[in-house]
Order: sequence, then structure tokens, then C-alpha cells
Amino acid sequence: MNREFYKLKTAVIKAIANPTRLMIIDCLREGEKTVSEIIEIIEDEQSNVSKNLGILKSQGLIKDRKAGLNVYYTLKICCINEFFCCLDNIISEKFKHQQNLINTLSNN
Amino acid sequence: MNREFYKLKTAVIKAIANPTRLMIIDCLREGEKTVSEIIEIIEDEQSNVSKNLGILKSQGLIKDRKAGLNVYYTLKICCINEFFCCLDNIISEKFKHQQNLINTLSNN
DNA sequence: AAACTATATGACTATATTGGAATATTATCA
DNA sequence: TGATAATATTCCAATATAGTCATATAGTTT
Repeated sequence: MNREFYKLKTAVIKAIANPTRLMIIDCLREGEKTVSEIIEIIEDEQSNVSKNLGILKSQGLIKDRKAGLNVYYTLKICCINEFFCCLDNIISEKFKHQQNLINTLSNN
Repeated sequence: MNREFYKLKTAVIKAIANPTRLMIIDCLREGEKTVSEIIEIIEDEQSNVSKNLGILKSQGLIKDRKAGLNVYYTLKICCINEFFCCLDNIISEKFKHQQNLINTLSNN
């Protein structure tokens, strides 16, 4: 097992392992957006959004296009839908499991 | 946008955003394994492997089964293959891009 | 050129995550 | 019961990451 390769993969995954960046990705799924538009949608600080866009870009997850004062960002990951679908399954499984625990406890 | 929901998702993603845990997941893709087997394959500290197994389990990504002194772990995520396939694409794109940059620079 | 607008960057503090060493727990076996 | 084996847990120092505030940059408009 090559630890270096796993670190590379980890860097990419870490880029999506953050609520702000997940929100950015989600709002880019609708299509290209400027930084201002993203800020308005996710209701966050300008500097924070900008910084997190930089992190996503540095990992090759989004790309940008400058036009005058604006910078337009787009998703570069085609497989993102499958991934989030998988994620939703995991989360609903988790909830189901917790709900079962709660039910079991309240029956005793 | 519901920040709490994004935090939940983030917790799951964070669970795979670590080299040791990625290695664990990869070696569980071959099938059920005991902790000792995992330790031997990924060549890591016992306490570290055990701890990271706990993190993966707490996020519903793996499950365990006790048998005598041993604990067997299995993957619970069916969609893991698609995800890693996607990840590999992103990484190879990144490398391609960096290679292009290097080529461009060395041609000047 | 000065004022303005959109975005990026830097410095900073708070918080989270990391892996290792030591120790605890639990089951098995003699 | 005492020794041993497999796994989990706790404590800790080092490092990484988060977001905020202030400032910088770069393009636009007047």
C-alpha cells in the first residue's frame, strides 16, 4: 500500500469534507455562478466563500472563468451526483439505525 | 440552505478523508477482515487502526461482528466503487493538468 | 486619475484532528 | 485463577483547519 497515493486521494476528499464547501458544490450543481451569487445563496462571508472556492479549485473540483469584475465558477466533477446519492443513502441508513435504537430503548 | 444537514453530510465525508481510513476501506473491499489482518496489510499501529475503525463505524460506513477474541469488519457502503472511480478520475485529471503546466513551462 | 465593485489574500485566534504510548477491557486457554 | 491474545480506550503534543477581520488586487466607471 502506497501511503503517498492515499494522501493525494485524501486531499481531494478533504476538499469536500466541509459544510461551506458542500453548500458551494450544491449550488454550483444548478450551473455556473459568480462569487457574489454564491455568497447570496449560501449566506456566508465573502472572504470565507472566496477562500473555500480556492480550496475546491486547487483540488480540481471546480474551474473558474473571469469576465470583467466577475469570476464565474463551474463544477468539474461529473460523478458528483452519484456520490451525493450514495451519501444520502448512508445518512438515511444512519438515521434509521438511530431511530431503531430509540424505539428499542423506549419499549423497555 | 440548511447548514445542519450539511454538517451531517460533512461528518460522513470526513470519515473517509484520512489516509489510514482510506487504506482500511480499500482493504475491506476484498471482504471481511479482522483488526489484526488489517493492521498487517496497512502496516500501522494497532491503536491507530482500532481508533480509525471506530470512526468509520460511527459514521455507518463499516460494521463489525465479534467472534471470540477477534472482531471482523465489513464494508457497508455499496456505492463505494463508483465513488472511488470518480475520485481516481479527478486525481488523474489533476495530474494531467499539472503535467501540461510543466510542459508549457519547459517549452518557453 | 479617483472612486467604486468584485474577488482574493494575509494575519490571527479558536477549534479539530492526528498518531503514538500507555493502559484498560474482554475472551480464551492452561 | 493466572497468563496470554486481540481489540478498545485514554491521554497527550503536534499539526491542520476553520472562519473573521482587515487589507490587497484588478477591472470598471466617471
